[in-house]
Amino acid sequence: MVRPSKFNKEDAIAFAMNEIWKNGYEATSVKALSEKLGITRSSFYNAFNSREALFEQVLALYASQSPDRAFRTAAPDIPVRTLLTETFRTVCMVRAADKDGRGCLAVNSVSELCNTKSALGPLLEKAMLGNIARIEALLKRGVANGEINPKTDIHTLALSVKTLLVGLNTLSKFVRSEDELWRIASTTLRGLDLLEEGANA
Amino acid sequence: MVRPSKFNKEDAIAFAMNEIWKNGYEATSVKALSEKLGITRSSFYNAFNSREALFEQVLALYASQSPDRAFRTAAPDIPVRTLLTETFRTVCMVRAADKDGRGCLAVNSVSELCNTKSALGPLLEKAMLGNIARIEALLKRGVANGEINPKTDIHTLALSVKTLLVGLNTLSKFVRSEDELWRIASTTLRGLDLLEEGANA
DNA sequence: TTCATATTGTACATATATGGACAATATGAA
DNA sequence: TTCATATTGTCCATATATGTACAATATGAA
Repeated sequence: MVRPSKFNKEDAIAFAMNEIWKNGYEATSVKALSEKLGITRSSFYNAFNSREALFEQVLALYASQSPDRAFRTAAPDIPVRTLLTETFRTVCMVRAADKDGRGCLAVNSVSELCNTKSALGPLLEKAMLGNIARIEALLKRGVANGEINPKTDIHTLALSVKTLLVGLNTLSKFVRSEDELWRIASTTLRGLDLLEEGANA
Repeated sequence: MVRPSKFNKEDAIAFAMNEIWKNGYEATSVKALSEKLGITRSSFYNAFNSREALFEQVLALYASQSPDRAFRTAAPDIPVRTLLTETFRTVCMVRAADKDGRGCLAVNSVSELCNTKSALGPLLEKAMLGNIARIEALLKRGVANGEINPKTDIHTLALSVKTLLVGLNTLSKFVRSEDELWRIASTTLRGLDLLEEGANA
């Protein structure tokens, strides 16, 4: 009925995600992206409208597969300290295993684009505030469960956890040892009384 | 004896610092910079050789005036917890006071450029590792002074402090309240047993 | 007043940037 | 076989990118 597309849109988004992840948003041009995808810029614009609109889809894909996605998707019966500890463990593992040392696409993009001229700033800010809200909801569940002292300032604690996560992702660009990353994470989590002490600690 | 320069090089570096700080390295072109400085690109290249070479000077200037410079410059007789607490207090104040919410130029640049094609990656990595080494030296002084438990894993603690600093700088791009930033910093520092409890806590 | 010299202005070279316009094309359904 | 239609290919438009080449210029010292 219509002329078929020469490329797969989802694959292209995944490819673009890896390009932006590796080299940053500003360094990833539509021209270079189109050439690497083997399509014309014409097809690119037809499919994605603009580089910014593509980024929105890239960010959504990234969020769905980032190592801290468990904060959103974990079953509500898993103990809070277990979830936090395992998630940070996974983050350390994944970041150290990335041979390119790209860190976190979202964090990199926040640093590059938030509060600049870019129209993507608000999108990224919203994503970050959403992450914090999810961590906060998780900690509130911990209070409701009796896992966490009800006197705790949960908002501040959630911000502190997010700060650790963001800092850890950034450090993973130049601290390449999983062991060192995990020592940072476990030390800080323990200080926040959020570490599940056990085989991992 | 020679034709005088139309512009002041130090002022130009300071101006470039603020442009890169606000919009990022890749988004700051030689053309735009030269036009804003009221000079030709010819003069720019004559004075700075390349955009990358300019960035090196920008980073040095930034380091000399960043709110955590005290880790390098503080007198050796100031107690370690006092220095850490006051420095983080200053960081929170300075970041919240920045109406543009630019965060930290060095952290932003690390996120944007480390492990990309950019030749500036190694320079930034070196700067970060230098910062960590200075924090580690500070903590070792604390051990030598008897301020810090000698059983402490000082390397990990230094990495944790740096992680907090980097995370805090990044969060300051979208958490704009000094009070919230300080709650993050003080909570995490206290967890690391590095907070000087007092009027500020 | 000449001179040495760094800075400046202008042109060159080449490449890339985003996006729009629009005709040619490939497909399956009618 | 015709037809509707989204995709594609090509051209257009305009702007910007980094850097180089080299002659013109402005200055103070000799």
